[in-house]
Amino acid sequence: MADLSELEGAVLGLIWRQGPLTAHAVRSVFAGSPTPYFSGSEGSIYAVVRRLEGRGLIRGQARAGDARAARDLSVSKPGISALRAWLVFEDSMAGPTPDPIRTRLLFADALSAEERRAWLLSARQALAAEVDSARERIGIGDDDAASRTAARGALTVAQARLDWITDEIARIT
Amino acid sequence: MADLSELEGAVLGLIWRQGPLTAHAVRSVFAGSPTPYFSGSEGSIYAVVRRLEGRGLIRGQARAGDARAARDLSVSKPGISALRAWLVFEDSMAGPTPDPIRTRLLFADALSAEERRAWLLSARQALAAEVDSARERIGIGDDDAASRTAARGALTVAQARLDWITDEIARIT
DNA sequence: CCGCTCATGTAACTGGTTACATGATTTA
DNA sequence: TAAATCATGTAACCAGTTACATGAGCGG
Repeated sequence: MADLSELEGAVLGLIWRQGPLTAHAVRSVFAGSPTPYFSGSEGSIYAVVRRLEGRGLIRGQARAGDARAARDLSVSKPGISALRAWLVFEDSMAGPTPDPIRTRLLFADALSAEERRAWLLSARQALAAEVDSARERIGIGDDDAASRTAARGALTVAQARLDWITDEIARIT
Repeated sequence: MADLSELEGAVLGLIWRQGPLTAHAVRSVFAGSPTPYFSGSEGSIYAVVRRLEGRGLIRGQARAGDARAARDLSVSKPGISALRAWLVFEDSMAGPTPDPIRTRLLFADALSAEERRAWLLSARQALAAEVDSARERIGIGDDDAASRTAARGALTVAQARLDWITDEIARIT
């Protein structure tokens, strides 16, 4: 049983948590997510749903009295096992998180001193805005403990990135 | 001129910073990187090199007196422009960073209270180890300012993730 | 001379992206 | 009734992965 990708696990988990959902609803959750490492495009979600269903991890129930071919998806018992298997902690999960700002700073010498400084100031501004919106998202956490936990994590990391950049700015002045 | 992917930008930047490098050397840098969001496999690196060369952003100089077909790659003038264009700051770079721990915690209700607690303890341990190794990497930063800046960023974020998980553990006890 | 490293490359695959197409239902 | 939304799906594509193949050069 090949294990699930991040997207597959997240889709499976979402269907599990949010009760029966249509593929369309799953898609709109991903599309509207503040954390857009997934596009939430039709191409991805419908393919994932087909894969999960093909493996028997979810099943679809046609909705009565709706000619829109809408199918409510729910997680099967094997699906719950697969979700729990995907959840199993591995050390690699603690490894460094990709960060386009950090990656680019490796090569910031290709900019002049002034350009680099301006770059850092833009980054600080954008990170400050990100901290603000992360903080807001904690409040509107669906009254859902898990969502709030995740939101707190996002905030903590955003704040750390801001602190880091602020520190680097101080370092060059 | 379609812009560069993260990997393309990083390869271009590496060749720019580290002077003439063979594709093999580029590959070994990525393969040995502590931050493994890229596999550093032949399949990726050689393809990137071919693409960059095809677009005239790098060029290869056959090494004299070496029958190994080794070619030293260096960045062309258009390559430097492309690198600088890739560097340009965009707000999306400040957006939430993907994090497999945070993603999974969204669905941690699929575990029992004890399992969840054990999961968090594992995560805390792995993150503490990550903090340690991130701290070590700052020391051995090649005496290179940019590398040390990046290493400080990785440490700050790792520490934030650890703080977050520690806090979540405290919250459930 | 054996094995490791340097060095380049290819082939098959996979997961996700963009962009499009189609039609039913709801709401303004 | 027109526009927005719900709902499903396909097609072409792309970047990156895994796994393999080949051979030169070098250190013990």
